[in-house]
Amino acid sequence: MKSDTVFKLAFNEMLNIVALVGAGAVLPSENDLSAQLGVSRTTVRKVLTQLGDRGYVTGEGRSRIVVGVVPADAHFPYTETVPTSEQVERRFMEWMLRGDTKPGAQINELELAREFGVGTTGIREFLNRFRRFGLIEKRPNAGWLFKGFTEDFAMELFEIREMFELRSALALASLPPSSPVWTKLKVLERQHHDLLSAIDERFHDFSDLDNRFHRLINAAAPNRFIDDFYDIITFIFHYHYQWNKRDERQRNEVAIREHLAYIEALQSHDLALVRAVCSHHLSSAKTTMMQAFSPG
Amino acid sequence: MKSDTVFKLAFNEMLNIVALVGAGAVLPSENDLSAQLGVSRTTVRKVLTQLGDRGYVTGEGRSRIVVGVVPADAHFPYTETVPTSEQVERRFMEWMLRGDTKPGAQINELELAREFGVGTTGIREFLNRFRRFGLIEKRPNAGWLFKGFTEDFAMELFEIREMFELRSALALASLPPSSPVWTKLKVLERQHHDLLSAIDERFHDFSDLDNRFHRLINAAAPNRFIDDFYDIITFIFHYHYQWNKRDERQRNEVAIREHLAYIEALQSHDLALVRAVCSHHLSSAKTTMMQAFSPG
DNA sequence: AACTTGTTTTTTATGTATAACAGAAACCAA
DNA sequence: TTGGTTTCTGTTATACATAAAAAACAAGTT
Repeated sequence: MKSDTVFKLAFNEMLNIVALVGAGAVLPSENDLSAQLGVSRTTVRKVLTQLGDRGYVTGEGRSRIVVGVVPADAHFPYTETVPTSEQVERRFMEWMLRGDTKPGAQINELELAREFGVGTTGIREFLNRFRRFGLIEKRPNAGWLFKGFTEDFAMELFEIREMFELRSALALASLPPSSPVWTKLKVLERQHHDLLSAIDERFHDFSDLDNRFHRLINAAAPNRFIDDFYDIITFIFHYHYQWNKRDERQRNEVAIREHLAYIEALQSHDLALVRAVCSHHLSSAKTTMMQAFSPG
Repeated sequence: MKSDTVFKLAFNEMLNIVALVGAGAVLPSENDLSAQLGVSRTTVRKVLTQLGDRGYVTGEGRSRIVVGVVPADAHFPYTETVPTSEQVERRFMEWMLRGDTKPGAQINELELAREFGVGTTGIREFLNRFRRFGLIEKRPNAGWLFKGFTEDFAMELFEIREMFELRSALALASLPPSSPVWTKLKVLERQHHDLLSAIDERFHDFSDLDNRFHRLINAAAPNRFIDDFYDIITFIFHYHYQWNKRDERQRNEVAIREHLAYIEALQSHDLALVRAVCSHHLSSAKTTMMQAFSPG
C-alpha cells in the first residue's frame, strides 16, 4: 500500500503554521494552505481533519480556529516521513558502500526487498532508475549484476565530467556582463570566502556549496543531458562525502581555494585561463576521489 | 502473469533445427540446444515436451528422434513472440511520433495500459527506463509530463553527440596499427562501398551500417557513460528512420559518402583532418534530423 | 464573479501473488 | 568418470489490488 509520507510531512509542517498564527487565530483557506505546503487540497483536508481530531483546532468550514499550543511531541517522527523510494535509495547505497558487496556480485530483488522491509516493486523501480549510474547492469531474466564502485568507474565518470564542465565554463565566461550569472557568481564567491574564514568549524558545509557552484556553471548553457549527468555526479559525491571522511577539512580547504581561483578566472573572461583553472580543479577532485580507492 | 515469449521464440527456432537435422535423426543434447537457442535448459525442456506432445518428435531422454516434416503453420505467430516490454516500447513510440501528443501533454499510466492491453506495471517500468531519453519528466504523485520531440531536444542531443564522437574519433585515429580496429574498419569500408554500388535497392540497409560504424568509433576508448548515451542515439535514430522517409535514398547516399571520407581520415591518422571530417558529418546528420521538424 | 468548502472521480504508489524462466543439485546410463 | 537428464529451488516478469494523493466537479458564501 502507498505510504502516507506526504500527509505526515504536511502535517508536521502544518504544526509550524499553527504555532505561527497562534491561539485563537483563524487558519488560512484550504487553497492557501495547499499552496503553502505544496500538496493537494485533498491532503490539506486530511491534515485539517487530523488537527481537529486531536483537538488542536476547533470549528469547521471557513472558521477553523487554533485552540492553543500544541505539544512538542505532536510531530510525526522523522522516520515515518521518509518516502519508501528514498528509503530504498539510502539503504541500498549503505549496503553497497559498506563494502561487503564485491564487484561481480549478483543483486537479488527479493532478498533486498526483505532486508529493506519493502515490496519488490520498490526495489525494482529503484534498480531501474539506478541503472543509469553505471554501477549495475541488468541481464534480462537473470537478475542484476553489481559492477562495483571501482577506479574504472571513477575514471570514466571524471572523463565525462571534465568534457562537460570545460564546455560549460567556457560558455559561462563568454556570457555578457548583463547576464544574471555574474551576480550569482559574486554571491557564491562571497560564500566561499565566508566558509574559508570559518573552515575549522564549518568544513562540512562545503559539499553543498560545491554542488551549487558546479550547478551554476552547468546552467550557463543548459543541456538536459548534461544536467542529467550532473545528477549522477551529485549523487555519487553525496555518498562519497559520507563514506570518505579522511582529511576532509584539509581537502575541502584546498577545493575552496581552487574554486576561488576558478571564479576569478571566469570573471576575467580569459578563456585560456578558464580552461587551465577548470582542468586543474577537476583533476584535483579526481585525485581526491581516486585516493578513496587506494588503501591506507 | 509473465508472458512466455522466450519459450515461443525458442520453439519457433527449434522447428528450424528440427527441419535441419531431418526425419529420423536424433536431436542434440539439452545442453547443446540450450547453448544454440540461447535460453536455459528449463526452457529447452519445455520446448522438447511440446514437440513430443505435438508428435513431431518421439522417444525421450537421450534418444529423441525427429518424426517427420512439421507443418508450416506449426510456428507461433510473430505477435505472440514479442515480449511485453518491447511491445510497450514500440506502441509508445508510435503513439508519441504519431503526433497527436503535444509537448506539455500529460501521460496517463492507466490509460496507456488499457490502450496497449498490458498491466500498469509494464507502462510504469517503460516510462522509468524511458526517462533518461530526456523526452518525458516525472512529477512525483502527479504523473508524467511529455516534453516533446522538439528542435531543442535534437539540438541538445547533437551537441553531446558531437563532443563524444569527436573525442572517440581522435582516440581511434591515435590507435597503433596493430590494433584490431583497423581490420574492422576495413570491413566496414568494404560494406560501405558495397552498399553504395547498390544504393537504389538497398538504401534501407544504411541504418544498420550507420549504427555499427558509429559504435565502432565509440568503442575505441570505452566509457560506459558514452556507451549509454549512444543507446539514446540509436534509439532515437531507429524511430526517426521509420518516421521520416522523405528523401531517404538521397540522404543515405550522402551519408555513406561522408562515412567513406570519415574512414579515410581515420586511416590517415591526421587528427586535424579527422576533426574536420567528423564535425562535418555530424552537422550534416543534425541538419537532416532538424529538417524533420520543419513543415513541408 | 471570485473564492471556499464539500464530494466524487482519477491517478499514482506500492504491496502481493504467480507463471515463466534460470540455475544448481541430485540422479542415471554408458 | 563423463556427459547426459530429471527434479528441485530460487528469481524475475507481470498482472492485479488497494490506500494515498491529486484533480475535477458541484455547490454554497461573501
